[in-house]
Amino acid sequence: MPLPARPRHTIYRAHEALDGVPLIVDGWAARVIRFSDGRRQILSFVLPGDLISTSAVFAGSFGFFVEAITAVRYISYAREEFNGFLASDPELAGALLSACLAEKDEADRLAANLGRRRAEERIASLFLHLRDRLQVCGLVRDERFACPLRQKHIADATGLTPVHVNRVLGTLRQSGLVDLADGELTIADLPGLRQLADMR
Amino acid sequence: MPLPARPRHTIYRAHEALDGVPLIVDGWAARVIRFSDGRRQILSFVLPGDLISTSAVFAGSFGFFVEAITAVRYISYAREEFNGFLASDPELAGALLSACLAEKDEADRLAANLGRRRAEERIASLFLHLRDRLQVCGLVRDERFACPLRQKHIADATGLTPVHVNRVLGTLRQSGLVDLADGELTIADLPGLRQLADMR
DNA sequence: CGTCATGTTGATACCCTTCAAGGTAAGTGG
DNA sequence: CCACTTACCTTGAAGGGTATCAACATGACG
Repeated sequence: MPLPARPRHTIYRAHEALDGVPLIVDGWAARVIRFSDGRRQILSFVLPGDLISTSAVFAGSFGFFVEAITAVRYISYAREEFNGFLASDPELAGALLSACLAEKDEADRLAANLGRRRAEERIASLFLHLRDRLQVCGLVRDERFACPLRQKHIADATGLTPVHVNRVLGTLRQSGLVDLADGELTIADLPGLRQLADMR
Repeated sequence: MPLPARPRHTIYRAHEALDGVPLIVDGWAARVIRFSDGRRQILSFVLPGDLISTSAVFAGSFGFFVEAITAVRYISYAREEFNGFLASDPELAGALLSACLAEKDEADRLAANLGRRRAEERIASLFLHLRDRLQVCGLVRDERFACPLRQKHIADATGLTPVHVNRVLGTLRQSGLVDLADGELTIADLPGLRQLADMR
């Protein structure tokens, strides 16, 4: 039976003891690092079906907070239970391993994005990353998908201010690349957006 | 028998097939992401005794380049050989696991640093991180240690320009916090530096 | 109906980049 | 031994990208 969380509420506080392996069943969440002065950095968005982090299988706590973006339902597998799954399903171990490697790659890509790219590129990159993840689940139709992110979330994910995100979203819209409105993101020019975002 | 690499030379190119599990025996190296237009982001510095990345044990390639900073000697364990070690030493698996978790935490911390902190804080943070790693090896005496980094390396690690790194190093020196000169880094005011760098 | 979260826009400020120039030290080949 | 190069550090001036501050509009919601 999944646990519920309200939008904008904190699901997990950094360094708290983890009772199991948490997984988001429904809704969007974010992994976020908080500074004492209020600055925040979103490390990744956690989508339905995602483990919050593979680290939970081996570690007793996380170094980041987890916050609900939308209303969220999540479950936490007791570690023994999870190990039971692992033992019974030989493919699961492999999936867990590649998920862990993917998390590392993602973190590295994020660092490069934040360190070396400008606002437009970071935002384009974020949108394409979300698109690719949601496409796998069949949630993208006609290059449109439901995106519950507020401009504040985009700001915290890209290391920008909400005000500047607002302006950049405006220029992206005017350039005919993407449009984020009413909780729906529309990619109007996928090749153009890729060219803007691609870090080869 | 270790393989040698010259300073400033590329040891590994992103997405190249990995023949084994590489480990730096001697010298400093860096994991770096390169963009097509020449921008670079250093993901981490690899010190003597470090695996370049635990991912090598399970994956066939890396998503980043590896570059020698100083002269470097490294070895690459054949994967079977490494698995032999793993089977024979029960503690090694645990060490590998916690190294992997640490790598993930580090990547997250780096992202937060790059996304949300100013130049002074990023540089202070980098220096303290290096200090803590070298301290474990007993390479720090009197808050001084050998540091072969050029200002360009610091720039690529912190997402800044070498010119700005130069200016910030100047102010840090004048504030009596740290001094980097002649390949040696001196932390003159450890508490002060921590206060500047600490991200709670 | 007030309050809150959110989006929008303008004016101003600042952190950092870019461009440019020059200086030192080490290495190399004549 | 000297000219030349290369790598690196330093400093100044100017500009740009983004932040900050402020004000206002809108819709959701209790």
